[in-house]
Amino acid sequence: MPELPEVETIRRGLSGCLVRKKGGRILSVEVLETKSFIGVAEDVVGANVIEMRRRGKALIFDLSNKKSLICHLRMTGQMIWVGDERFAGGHPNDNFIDELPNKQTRVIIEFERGKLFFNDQRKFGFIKVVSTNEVEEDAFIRKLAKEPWEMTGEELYKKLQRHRGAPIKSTILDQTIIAGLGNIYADEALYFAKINPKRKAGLVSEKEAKTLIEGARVVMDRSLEAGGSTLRNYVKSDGTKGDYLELFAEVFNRQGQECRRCGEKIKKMKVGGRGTHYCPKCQKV
DNA sequence: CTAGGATCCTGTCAGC
DNA sequence: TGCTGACAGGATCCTA
Repeated sequence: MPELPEVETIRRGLSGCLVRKKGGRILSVEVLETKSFIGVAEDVVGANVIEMRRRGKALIFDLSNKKSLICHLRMTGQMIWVGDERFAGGHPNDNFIDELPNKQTRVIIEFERGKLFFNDQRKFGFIKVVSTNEVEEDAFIRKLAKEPWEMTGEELYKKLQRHRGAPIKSTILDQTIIAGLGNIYADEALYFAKINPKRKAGLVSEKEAKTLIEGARVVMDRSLEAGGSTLRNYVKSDGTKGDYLELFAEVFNRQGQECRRCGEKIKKMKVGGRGTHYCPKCQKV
């Protein structure tokens, strides 16, 4: 369930495999699940990937024929490159090490020097063909807010006032308020800022908003350093599966364990329909 | 306009 | 061993 660090890790990894003719031209696009591919597949055949970009959690392939592919992995999407080298990123499950294609493969893009598999268990994700000069006009891309590295505490504070009745957790998951956070980093950023996820957004001070943004930067930087949820982390050197969350999570999936700040037991509750992890003692309502 | 809940889909896990 | 319901790292659509 890829969030910004995972998507950025995929961008970096696939750039190394595909850009500057490394993967060569696209020879064919095989769509195994129609709802996973929007647009005309033939429009990209024959083109090279000249650049890979990311906006929020969206991954963008710019092609040599003025077309682009906008991809969103949503909950369970994965990108797996199989060429001279293998690179995988996205939702961590056995697909990373499986034979491909498999039951969850939705799209196969065949290049001269390898194949890119788009796997997606729940079929929420998609790949979409658009003209490169229309990427910014895409409905999802256009609505995206700034990422934590570009946003100030004052900006976030003002937005929170507009949504003052909603729980703070719900607002920071809203990509039109701040881009890139998903369920893990929302919980981690709130823990960093010592704010209870259920607190009304209108009761978050400007100073706290600033700390919250700082927290988002810190936890996502830390995850990026660990390589997001990539094959490298998922499969340890001895071949067993690893949990990359262990590398940085303070609250996510740590319910029942001790808070590393105060020793209190981390709890799990529901906020806005999402599982939410927090320390009841050091995160104030 | 906002807030909150249902919804898209497949798979896994806990509990009976 | 089934069966059932809850839940899952996302975003949109609908309703009040």
